[in-house]
Amino acid sequence: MNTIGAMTTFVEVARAGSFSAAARNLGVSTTAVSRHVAELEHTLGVTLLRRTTRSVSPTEAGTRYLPKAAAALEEIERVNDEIAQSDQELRGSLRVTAPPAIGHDSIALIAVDFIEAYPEICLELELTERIVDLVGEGFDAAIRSGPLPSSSLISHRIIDTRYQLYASPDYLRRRGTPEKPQDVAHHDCIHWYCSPDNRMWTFSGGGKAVSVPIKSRLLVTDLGAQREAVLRGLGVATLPVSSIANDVEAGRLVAVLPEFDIYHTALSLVRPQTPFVPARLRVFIDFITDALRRNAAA
Amino acid sequence: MNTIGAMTTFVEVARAGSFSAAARNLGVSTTAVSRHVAELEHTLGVTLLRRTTRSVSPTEAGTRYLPKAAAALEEIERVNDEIAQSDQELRGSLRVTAPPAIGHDSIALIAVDFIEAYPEICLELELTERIVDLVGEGFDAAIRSGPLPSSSLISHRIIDTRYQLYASPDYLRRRGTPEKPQDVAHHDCIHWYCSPDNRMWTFSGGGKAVSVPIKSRLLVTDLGAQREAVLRGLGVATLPVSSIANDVEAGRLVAVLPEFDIYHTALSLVRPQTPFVPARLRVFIDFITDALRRNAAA
DNA sequence: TGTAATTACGGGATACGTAAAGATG
DNA sequence: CATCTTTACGTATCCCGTAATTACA
Repeated sequence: MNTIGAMTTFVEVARAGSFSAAARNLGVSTTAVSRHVAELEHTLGVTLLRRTTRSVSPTEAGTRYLPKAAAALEEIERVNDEIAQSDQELRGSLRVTAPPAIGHDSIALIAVDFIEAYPEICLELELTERIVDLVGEGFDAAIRSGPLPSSSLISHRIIDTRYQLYASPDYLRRRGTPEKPQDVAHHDCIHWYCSPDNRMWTFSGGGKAVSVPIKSRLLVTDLGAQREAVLRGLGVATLPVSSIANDVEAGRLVAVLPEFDIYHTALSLVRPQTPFVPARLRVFIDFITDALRRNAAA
Repeated sequence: MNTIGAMTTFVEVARAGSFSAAARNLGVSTTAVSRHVAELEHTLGVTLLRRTTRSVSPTEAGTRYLPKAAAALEEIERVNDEIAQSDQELRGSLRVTAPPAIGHDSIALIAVDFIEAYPEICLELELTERIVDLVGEGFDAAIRSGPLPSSSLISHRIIDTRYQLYASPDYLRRRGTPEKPQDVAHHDCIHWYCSPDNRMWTFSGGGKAVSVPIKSRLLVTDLGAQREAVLRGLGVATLPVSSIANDVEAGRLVAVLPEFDIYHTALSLVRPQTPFVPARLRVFIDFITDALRRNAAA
């Protein structure tokens, strides 16, 4: 039985004092009204309304039932309305995971700007290299770099990140400038363990891809530290093109074999596929996309 | 949409942490579970559950919705259960109407016994000669004497009441004893305005009915007063056979033309036709029937 | 006779389950 | 490959409204 429909009908009949008036108010036939009330009475095993063709009066049970039924119906409606509109407001919590290092940008700093901009939103940011199960662990979004690990996730591409080789002018003066990919095998390489192949650099560009084994003196997961090492002339390293433009312009860093990329990844925000996206998640995606793109352009 | 079904399904899925587990618990197919949740999300415009084939986790909205939805559903169930069982208990109120005079029995006295016997029942007893609209004015029952005024009411016959003519021995000594119906035209008649024809007595019995015009010196609506008048020798009157047996036995009253009845009515309890009869009304009907029959037999 | 509640009945919407597909570990 | 969610699809059920029925003033 349609409990809510039957209860709603009863409440309207009791208030209107008539089956046909209730039918008019509810926009249904008197047939439906009569049946709804009869069904409700039958399932409850209680007569709620005394009725003849001329008048309707609530029984004692009906009198007691009316306010409680009306309250319960309103409660249902209130709860549903509350949830229905809640996701339209810029309130509530977001659970996001990101790797600690994304180029030299700090997600945490962007997060600070975000919660400042949206004071009603609570952001829970888990920084980890672990590829978490977004759905299983209840995350709203993740920042991912590189190939997407799982399908069934929606992906928002933020920026493409090209990595090229860089060294300091001082280093190149001392050790010479590589002229072809194979030359780097004799250089001091500063290595980021996240590169696709841990002991190889793959040069792509000019139509052919060339893999070269490397000799690594420093392996560091932090791009900032890596840049610092290169600036001090400790070796050559792969750095994201977009984030060291200042250093190149100032002559602190020099591109090595600039016609080749070492690798090329897209930075994306991924989220579980859900029928509806709450407003707070939409603004978060926009905010972080904008922030990262502006950082990359700067 | 079946809101209650969908909400129930959601609550079960959120608690079980799985669509298929919820389907097993609810005894429906996973298809139904999936659709219920999808429909609920669609009508709310909010994603409640993140899901892949391997895991399900509530969204922030789902987390907030779960306890409220569960509470609202319980509220509905509680309200309905409460009403469903309430009419099985000997509690609540009864609204009854009766004429002030029913033979010489006092409904009010029986009512006192009744509320003493059932301390949780509240009895509202309206004593009036007016034939009230039971349904329109919200009565649970009425005591009615004579032909039933309305169909669509359920009637419980309590006792048959035969009315015969009575006079005191003293009166008959003074005025003579009528030997045939027509003789009463010359007697002092004590008249009850409720008799079918206000200026006639209709003698029935012995196959033929004879109507005799009467001369009335006293018209009184109270049977007790009427009896008193007869006892004092003021005239002849119609009295219910069953209720003056003591007077006849003691020689205070004598039946006049005892082979005739003046009229003959059934005393009934009538009630509106309702699908279900609450326990308190059933016991009231039994109680008053029993009391009136015992009075009549005494 | 006119208005109101109920019952009968036929058509249309709805909801279910089986089966197939897609996804995940 | 086994398990889980979703979609497709055919069917059974439910539910509504029109119309006929009954009741009441």
